[in-house]
Amino acid sequence: MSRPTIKTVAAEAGVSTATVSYVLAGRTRSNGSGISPSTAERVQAAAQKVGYRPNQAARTIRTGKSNLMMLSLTMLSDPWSLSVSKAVGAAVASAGITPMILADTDWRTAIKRQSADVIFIDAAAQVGDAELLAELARTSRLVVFSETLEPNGFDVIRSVAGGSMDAAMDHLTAQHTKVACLTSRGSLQVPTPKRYGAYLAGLRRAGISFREDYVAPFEGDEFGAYEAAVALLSQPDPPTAIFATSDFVAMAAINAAQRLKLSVPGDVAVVGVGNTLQGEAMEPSLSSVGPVDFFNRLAQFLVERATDGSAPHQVLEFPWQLFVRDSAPRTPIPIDH
Amino acid sequence: MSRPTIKTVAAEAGVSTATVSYVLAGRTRSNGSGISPSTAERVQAAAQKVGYRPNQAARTIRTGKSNLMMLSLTMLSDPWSLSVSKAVGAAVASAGITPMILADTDWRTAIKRQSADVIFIDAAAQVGDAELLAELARTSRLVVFSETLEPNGFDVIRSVAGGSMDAAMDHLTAQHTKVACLTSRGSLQVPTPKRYGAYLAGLRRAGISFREDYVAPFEGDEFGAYEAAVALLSQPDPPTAIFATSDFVAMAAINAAQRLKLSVPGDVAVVGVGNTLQGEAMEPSLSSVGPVDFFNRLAQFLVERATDGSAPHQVLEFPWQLFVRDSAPRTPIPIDH
DNA sequence: ATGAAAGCGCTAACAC
DNA sequence: GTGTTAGCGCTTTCAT
Repeated sequence: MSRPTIKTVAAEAGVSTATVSYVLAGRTRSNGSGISPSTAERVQAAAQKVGYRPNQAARTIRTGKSNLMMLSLTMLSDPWSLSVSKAVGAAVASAGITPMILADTDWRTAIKRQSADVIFIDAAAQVGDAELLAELARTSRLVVFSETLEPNGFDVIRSVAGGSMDAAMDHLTAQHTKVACLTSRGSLQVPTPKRYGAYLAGLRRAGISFREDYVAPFEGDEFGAYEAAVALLSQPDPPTAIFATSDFVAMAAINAAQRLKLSVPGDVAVVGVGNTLQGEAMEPSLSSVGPVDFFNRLAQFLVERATDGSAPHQVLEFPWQLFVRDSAPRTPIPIDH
Repeated sequence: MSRPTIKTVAAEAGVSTATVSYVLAGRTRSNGSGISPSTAERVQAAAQKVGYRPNQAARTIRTGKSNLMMLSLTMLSDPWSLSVSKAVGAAVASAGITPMILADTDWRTAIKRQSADVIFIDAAAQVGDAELLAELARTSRLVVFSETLEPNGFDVIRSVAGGSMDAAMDHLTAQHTKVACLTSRGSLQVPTPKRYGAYLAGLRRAGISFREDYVAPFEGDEFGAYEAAVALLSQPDPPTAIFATSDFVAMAAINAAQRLKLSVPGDVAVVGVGNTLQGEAMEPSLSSVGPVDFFNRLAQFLVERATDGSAPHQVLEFPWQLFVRDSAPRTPIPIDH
């Protein structure tokens, strides 16, 4: 037994497919004065009876609207991603939009399989992405989070780190000389690794010489970061401060420290990047650089873009600042005992 | 300028739409001996030139296949959900399927907006879900995680907790008399709260009398759990052991304890439910009850269901056991100092 | 080796 | 007030 269509419903109710379509759209007909209540009722009953559910693909092909928002999140376990998802979930509630997450996938290939009214891409760092995105933007509305890309048929969300990462490094070097950097191996390979660059610059400003063994690149996700942090902190002359290039990386570092019975921030201070809720809520609360009220504003923007007909492609900037919390406090604290 | 279609490509290449379709499908034609290499090349070039990208909705309406797998995950920040996502991501890689996550949404409404070849639903506890699911199963392949539902046109994944939760409680009551339960308020309201039930039964077996103030129901997500745990542990006569009804709840409890400068397991022992990777990797590693190798087997099953033509609706059972780790070890350990 | 054409389920002009 | 009908972009059978 195959799936019922409007045809099935129409036959059951003894009306045309057009009538069914109108009734089910809950819309009063554009010209004329509409469907008679009795007909409407009959159609509803018929739909109910045959168990009709609209075919989204057909509706999409006809209207060009899918009512879908796609969120491409490259590291779902990153609290940053979870914060995006949560904020979007709250924001779409009343807009009739369904948010779907494309997780840990290469959006470049996956996006061809599924379109949406608005697509958010959380990281587009590869060379050549610019053209692909411009291309994609012709068919879907695109919102890209990127520090380097310029809007080109799509919108760009941008962090304006400004001096905040320098402030974070200065904050660490004020009290420490053994400052390490924990970062994903991939991020070291992009042309201008901004966060890693800030680390190097911070050392230079403080007159601290670079140590190869204080750079800990990790592979993959939080597990990889955790392993790398354990290795970093287990070496003979471990660092007393860690600049982690993301909040989830920082959280992994703190977990690693605690595993090694090291006190945070007593034995090792940690600063992250992202200023996520999860970082703020953890114990010790995470010092981090990041934007204020980022997630809600992003979600709001995405909903507008999904709804809006207009498409003024713009740059939305979020200035960053350093949030000093317990994992790397203003003044040194004595080691717990 | 509107999006190019096969028509555009056909015109550009000077062939028919049928030829374009065949070339782009990379398929040799069923009857006859196929497309000539020169034509194929011309079509490819034309497609490239006009920037053609197939319209998935149109393809889906025609073929009935979307190559989409939908994962409805009610609490995305739960490591359980992340583990599902990760395992699925690895499993679909070669199958040409795109997994999309429906996060923290009510699948009952959202599912009507988007169909998929296979839909996984991680929790269907409401009364009346059975009919809705049976109904949905007529159009999409459905896989439901449920302890109570019986397969009815859809597959059921089931945890067989067996005596494992009793074992967990006995494990706690062997060393503790002040055993609390941290659980979501919602789960207390279902007819038979299995995990909470195991808590109560465990107390009874150990001859420990029930204390109202040792039941800490929380609202929402890990933040709610964290707050509830702080309150639970801050009271005048705090518990020395916590039975948390999910791994993420247990992790929140451990964070709360650490915030309050309590040692885990020295001051308070914690057991979770789910046996997630994240729980295993945290510090202290989380004692938990759950299945073995659950996530990979689930992912494998989902891929099979997305690919398979056959639809033998079955129950897949995962026996649980207690995994004793550091957060509630076999033998008591002295408090750190 | 290639093209013509039907039709998937749905919506929206337009006709009655 | 309701029905007819033309497609949306694509795949696939059947002719040529």
